[in-house]
Formats: sequence, C-alpha cells, structure tokens
Amino acid sequence: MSTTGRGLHGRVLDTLGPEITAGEYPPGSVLRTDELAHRFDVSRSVMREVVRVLESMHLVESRRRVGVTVLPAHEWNVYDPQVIRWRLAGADRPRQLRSLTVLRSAIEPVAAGLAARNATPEQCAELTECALGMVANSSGHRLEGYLFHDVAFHRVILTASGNEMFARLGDVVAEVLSGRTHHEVMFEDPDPAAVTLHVQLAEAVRERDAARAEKLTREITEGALQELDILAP
Amino acid sequence: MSTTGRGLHGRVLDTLGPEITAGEYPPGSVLRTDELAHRFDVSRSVMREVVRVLESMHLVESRRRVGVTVLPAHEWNVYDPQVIRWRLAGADRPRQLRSLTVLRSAIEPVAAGLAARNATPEQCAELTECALGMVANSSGHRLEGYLFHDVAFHRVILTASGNEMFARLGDVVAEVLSGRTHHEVMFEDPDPAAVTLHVQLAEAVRERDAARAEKLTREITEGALQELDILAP
DNA sequence: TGTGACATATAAGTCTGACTTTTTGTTCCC
DNA sequence: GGGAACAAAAAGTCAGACTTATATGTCACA
Repeated sequence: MSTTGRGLHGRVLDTLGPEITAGEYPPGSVLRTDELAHRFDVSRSVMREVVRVLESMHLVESRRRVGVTVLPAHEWNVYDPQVIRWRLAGADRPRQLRSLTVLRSAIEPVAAGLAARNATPEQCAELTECALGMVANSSGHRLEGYLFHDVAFHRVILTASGNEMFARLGDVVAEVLSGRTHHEVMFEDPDPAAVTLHVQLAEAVRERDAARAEKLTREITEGALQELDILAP
Repeated sequence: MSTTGRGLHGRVLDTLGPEITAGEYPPGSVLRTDELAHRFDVSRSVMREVVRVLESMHLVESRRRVGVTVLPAHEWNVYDPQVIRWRLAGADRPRQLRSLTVLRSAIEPVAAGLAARNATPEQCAELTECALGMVANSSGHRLEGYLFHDVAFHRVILTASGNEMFARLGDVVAEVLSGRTHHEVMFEDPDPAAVTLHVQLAEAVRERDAARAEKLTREITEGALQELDILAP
C-alpha cells in the first residue's frame, strides 16, 4: 500500500511522517537527527535522508545549531500524495476527507467540461464501459466491483480533461471514493440516482456537450458533499 | 527567490531539478549517483540526499543495480511548489501557466463562495482594503502596486474559504499573477472591468452573498483564461 | 544598568572509505 | 533451448572524523 515501502529509509519515513502529520509533535517542536537515528536504530546517513525528504514536504525545517523543527500545518505540502495518505490514515481522517471532497467539487465539474471537448474516442468508449460496469454492480452488494468502475470512471474524466493538474488528482479521488466504501458510509447499495448521473455524464461527454457534462458532474459532487453533511452551495 | 537556497545540497537540487523538469533527460534515462556526485563535485552523501528528494517528488526512481531512472512527466508531483517554480522558470512556462490558470478557474469561484460564508470580519476588512488598493493603483502605470494588492486579495479569498487545500494554492496564484505582470501580457494599465469585479467581490463576501461571490469570481477567472487565449466554458 | 563585541558550545553539514544487498545479465551445463 | 549457478554493478548502509554556522552566554566598557 505504501509507496516508499522498500528500503530502510522508507520504513523510517513511514513511521515518522505519520507521527508528524498526526500532530504528535506540536509546531515548533525540535527533533535532533542523532536522537532520531538512535531511536530508529539507523545510521545518521539514513536519518539525514529522511529529514531531507520531510523538509521537501515542508513538514519540518532543519537549521544548524538548532535541530529539526516541526512546521505548523499550514506550511505543509498538503497536495503531496504521501502526505495525503499519511493524513488519511491518521486521526484527522474525517477533516482531510472533507477538504478533499470540497476540492473534488471544485475540480471535477470543470474537468468534465474540458473532457467533453478533448476526450478521444477511446476515452469516450472507456467512459461508457465504466458506466456500464457501475450499472452492472449497482445492486446485490457488489460494492467492490462498483468501486472499481467508479474510480476508473473518474480517473478517465480527469485524464481526458487534458489538464495535467487535474489528471494528477486521479489518485486523490480514488482514495476518497475508496475511503467512502471501506470506512465511511455506504453499507448498502449505491444510490441509483448517482448511477444514472454517471451514465448520463458518459453520454454527455460522448456527445461533446460540455455544459451538460459540467452540470451533471456538479450534481454528482454535490451528492458526495451531502454524504459528508457539507452544505451545498 | 529559491526556497532551498542554502546548503550544498540545495544548490545541487536547484540545478538538477530544473534540468529534469525541463525534459533534458527523456523519461527512462538512467543517471548514476556516483557520476552525478563527480559532476557536481560533491560527496556521495550529499548526492544521495538530492536523489531522495527528487524521488519524493516522483521525478526519478532509484533502483539497485540499475541507477536513478527519470520518470515520465505524468508521474511528477506537479503540485509541489518547488516543481511548479522549476517548470515556470523553464522552457514550458507557457504550458504550465495555462494549466495553472485553468486550475484557478476551477478553484477560485468555489473558494469565493465558501469565503462568503466563512470569512471573519477581519478578512472582510482586508478584502475591501485590497480592493481599494487595486483601485488606487489601477491607472498611471502603477503595475507593481496593483499586483501587490491583487495577490493579497486572492490570497485572502483562498484563506478565508476555510479549506486548507484551497489556502495552499495562494502561492500558485501569486506566481501566476506575478508572471502575468512581469513576463506576459498587460503592458498597459489593468482592465477597469476587472478592477470593478474585485470591488464587487469584496462587497459580496462582506454581505455573505455566496452565489454572487462565486459568479463574480467566475467572471474574473474567465478574464484570465481569455488573456491566455483559452476558450471559456 | 544596558549594550556591544567576543568566545564557546552545539547540532547540522560534509567527506571518505569500507562493507552489504539486491538485481541483472551471462555463462555453463543438462 | 531452458534453467540454474555465478559474477558484476550500482544503490544501500554504516562508522567516524572533520567543518561550519549560529544561538547563547560572558565580560568589558560606556
């Protein structure tokens, strides 16, 4: 599951990173490289590499004669997939999930509009295929199958938008959708209305109807907001 | 200007990072840590730290017996502020600027809507102040003064939204606006219509009119899209 | 008593060299 | 021709010595 997985360096990172993003060290806390190296029983070389990576994520700041200072949360690179995963795995998962869902509600409608203009025939085909897959798994407690096609659907939309920044949010959306199925709500079959919206969206993109694609996606994401009790605009 | 600035490690990163994001090494290219260390005349320890950071940005992948492989652009962490800066400083600045402007057009209207609900009285005051600053600098070639207040204005909107993901895009928006003034278009005084929109937006937020705030922001960002000859939705 | 220059201790930063581990490509044998 | 054993290559890890920046305390002087 973890990206860093392999290597001594990655294992230390996967322990220390979540600790920091979980807020176990209040902002301004000072860590010392030597102490950390001793705690994790690794050499200073490895520990320094870990600190450098944390520094590039703006989770900490390393200064001579002072040590490694933990930065306040508003400095963090909250778009770093690694940071997102750590936070989703931690205590403020709910808050993180809300932020990301609001982000989705801003991005996806625009992405869908662009997809309606830019999608290749292949992407249109993929989209209808995914929508059909969702329909096929929309009843009978086939949650995993439904999720699979749902994730693929949104990924295609984001990619087909032709905007690299949107495309890169595919993983984030996947994480949110997957979280909804596995941890949060949705113990029953998915809302039939949502399924219909996806089918219609695939249709709108295929027919190059940007305005309709955007509107339909807005309805989809508003549904996602409501599931988390977030007021819709 | 550069965040990494200090340290031997930072200087190497500021050379190698831009080279990679500029596409000087085609995806799949293999670099060797030892060679790089020799080229930059630093020790392997320093070079390893640099590689680790590049790896955390998903610009490269390091594998035993193989070397440091450059990853294709669609793998890059394009939301990393460092990566954004490197790309904006490089050859595909225009493309990057377009991506970011489209991103703005998706994010900012939603952020403004949320700001209208969540902004504190202090933030409302800041907003009007910024808008007034824009008016005061909107004629007579006071481009720098205008830019300053414009950046501050959008930063307040994003922060006041109450969404950390939106707030974190303040730097990106600042970079885009600053780029527009310094490199791209806008040699003359700013469009009076845009100035008016900002004044009205500050008003709408102050009056808690979320729908109007969103609509006004959509007009602002559509203007930004048109400046770059991007079709509006 | 306040203030500035100076000394000192501290923790990160850097370098070197030796050793380990994983992986790939080759060779050799069946 | 296919599979197993082997060798080489590059990253990974470690330990220790040294350098550099800098926060902080000290002391003399005003």
